Amino acid sequence: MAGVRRAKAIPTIYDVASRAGVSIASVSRVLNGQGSPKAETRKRVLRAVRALSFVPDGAARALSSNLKEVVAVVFRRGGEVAFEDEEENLLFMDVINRGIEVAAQRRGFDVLISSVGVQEENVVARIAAIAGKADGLILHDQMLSKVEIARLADVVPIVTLAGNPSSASINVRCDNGSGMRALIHHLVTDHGYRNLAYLSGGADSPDNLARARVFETEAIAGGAQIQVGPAWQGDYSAVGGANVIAALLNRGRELPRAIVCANDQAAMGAMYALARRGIKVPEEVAVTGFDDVPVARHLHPPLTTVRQPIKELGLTAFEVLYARMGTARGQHEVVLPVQLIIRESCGCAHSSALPQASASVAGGGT
Amino acid sequence: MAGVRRAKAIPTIYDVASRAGVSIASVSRVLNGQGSPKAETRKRVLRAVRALSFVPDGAARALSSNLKEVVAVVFRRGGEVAFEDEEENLLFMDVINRGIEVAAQRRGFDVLISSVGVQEENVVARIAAIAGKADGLILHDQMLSKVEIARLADVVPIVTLAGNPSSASINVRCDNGSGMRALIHHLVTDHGYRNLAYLSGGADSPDNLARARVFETEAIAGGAQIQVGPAWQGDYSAVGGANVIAALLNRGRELPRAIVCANDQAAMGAMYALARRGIKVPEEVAVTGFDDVPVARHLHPPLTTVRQPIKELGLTAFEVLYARMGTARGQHEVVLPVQLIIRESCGCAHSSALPQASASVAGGGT
DNA sequence: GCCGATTTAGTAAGCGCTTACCGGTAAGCG
DNA sequence: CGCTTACCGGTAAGCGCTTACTAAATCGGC
Repeated sequence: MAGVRRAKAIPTIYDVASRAGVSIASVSRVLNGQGSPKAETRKRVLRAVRALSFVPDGAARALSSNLKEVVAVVFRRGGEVAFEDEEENLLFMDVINRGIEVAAQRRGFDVLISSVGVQEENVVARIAAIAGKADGLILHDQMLSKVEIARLADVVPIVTLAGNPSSASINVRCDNGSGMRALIHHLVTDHGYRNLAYLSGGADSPDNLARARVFETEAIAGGAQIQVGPAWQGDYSAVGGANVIAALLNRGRELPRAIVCANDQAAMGAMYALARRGIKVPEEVAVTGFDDVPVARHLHPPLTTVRQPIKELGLTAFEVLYARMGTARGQHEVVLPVQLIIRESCGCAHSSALPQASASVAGGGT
Repeated sequence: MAGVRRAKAIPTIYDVASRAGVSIASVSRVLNGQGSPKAETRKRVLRAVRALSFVPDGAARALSSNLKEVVAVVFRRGGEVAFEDEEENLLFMDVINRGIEVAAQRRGFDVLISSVGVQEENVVARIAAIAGKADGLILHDQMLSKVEIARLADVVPIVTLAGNPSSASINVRCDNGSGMRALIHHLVTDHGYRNLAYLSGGADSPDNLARARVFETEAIAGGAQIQVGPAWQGDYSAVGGANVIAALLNRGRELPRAIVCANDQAAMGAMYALARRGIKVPEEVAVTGFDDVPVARHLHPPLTTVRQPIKELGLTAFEVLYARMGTARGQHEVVLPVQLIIRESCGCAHSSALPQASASVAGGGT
């Protein structure tokens, strides 16, 4: 017996049974609504339960019923230092997690959250330990290699978010392709910009790759010039985005007419760097994001971006996982639709496409 | 055996033992670093573990060792309808939760997250179920009555956040008193405002009560007039804040020189309602918040507020709980310091007191 | 080379539940 | 009124681990 121990003994099902003068089986049946206990029995059990403040032990239940009613969610946590705006970086994930949580709730599941430090040593062991505590696993980011996922998938069903589909797991992502397509179309056709750059996100991110690919294809198809490459390599973060722009400016490079950022965070950074140099957005350079995080509409100018159904991503991840925990084997990838949100950073005058934008503050929840 | 079941049998410690040609006790010892297994034994066990992709079952472990290594966090979720800015409302809690999670990590614990719908029926049962899955419980908001907390505290140690201290639990909160004191001092002494109102938060929230009390005392001590009462009753939400202002304006009431809001959310709502009527902040009416949520600095004008060490609230909550899970019984309340953040909504010209404010975007983390 | 002191490893007893199985009692029916 | 059929509730067998206890093996030291 290792571990922290409690002083007072916690009542068990045996205590309840003896106090109610019935067997533990009856207690269990009353508590789980199995069988058809007589009213009298039920009453006595419930009275005893109440008297003892009995709460069935989840571990014992899980062990015995082979169901923990827990799904684990693992995601990557930023560096050790807590930057001032760190919270914003995590927003995206928090919203997804909330979605997972709400969906889980509906099925009587709870969510076990666990972040993994960027430079943690035995990530695989950590994740395995978490997997042991859950019935299913949802992985944000690219946290495990394909092989590792396959290994772990023998033990728990796995769903990845914005990862790569594999035969052992299911991937849930948004429709990067059509989002980027709509965005480029707006920039090239509606605004007539002829010179675009793609400020990329994490180099190994499938989302980033997909967005970059469509960016190139569409921009070129639209007859625009593009700037890509190492100089435009960001990392999805605001600092990363700001650094890219700052470096470019320092080297006296000419900026494109529009900068298409891999995500909103990077766009925020880019806009900040631009503002520092006195470069006007969108008059001189247009900037766009991807994701539509809540702050996006509060930026100056309000950010034109592609809205991902963030919460749905979470809801879907759970539902897909849940189905998989049963017997269902479906497809290995689920793609959710996105929506182009036109605000002002692209050069549009008013946030015409989003009538509720200005009312958003008061439209807040409870 | 109820529950969802997996197709392929998951390897157990017995499988590992027989494959390695040792007893299950040895496997357990190798895996947990107990005893002093011979190098040879250890090697064979580890080989078998790897070969089978063995992951020890958390439930069995927990049952046997009497330690789940899980803390549960319960908080209140908004209504069914997902408002556009719902995410922002949840931000505050998400940051706290992140703090809890980070602290938990350091102790080898994971965090079980569970939200409870506002109008859910048997909240107590839900929370009890969650408690059964964890070694300790952290409660946001006023989710349980004092009596209910006392009952549940027999089963798991409990820490409340911004709740009421009780003999059965520990409460963690920030120093509302000195925060409000500093704020009022700034408004009354530095700016010379002589007419203030307190736009209150949830009526039963201890934080709100404390803030209201100090608001009154300090404002009056400073020789200012105050407006309080039902007309100024908000609910911590943006909509609530906006409604209060709108109602006041509709009834043709004269607004005070400064509106001190119970939290940032309410301040956002108030500023929105004011803006709709064309009332200038801070020229005509100053507005202040409380919390310093990340968006606060992005508002127009940037919000003067009192910063709570949000993440530390979470860290502390966990640490206090952890100590309690051992034998330690300490005090029943922990109070964290706050900091006045002067930006522009109070009438100050520049965000002089917060030099890093304008750099915050680029200061974002990884 | 023999005996006690150490290690190392195996046996088995739970941890607190769920549930298959079965005996007993009450109800239904000819 | 005896017998079948239902219905309840109790007994006990695990679920997959950890670990106390004990047996076996190893090691010195004289």
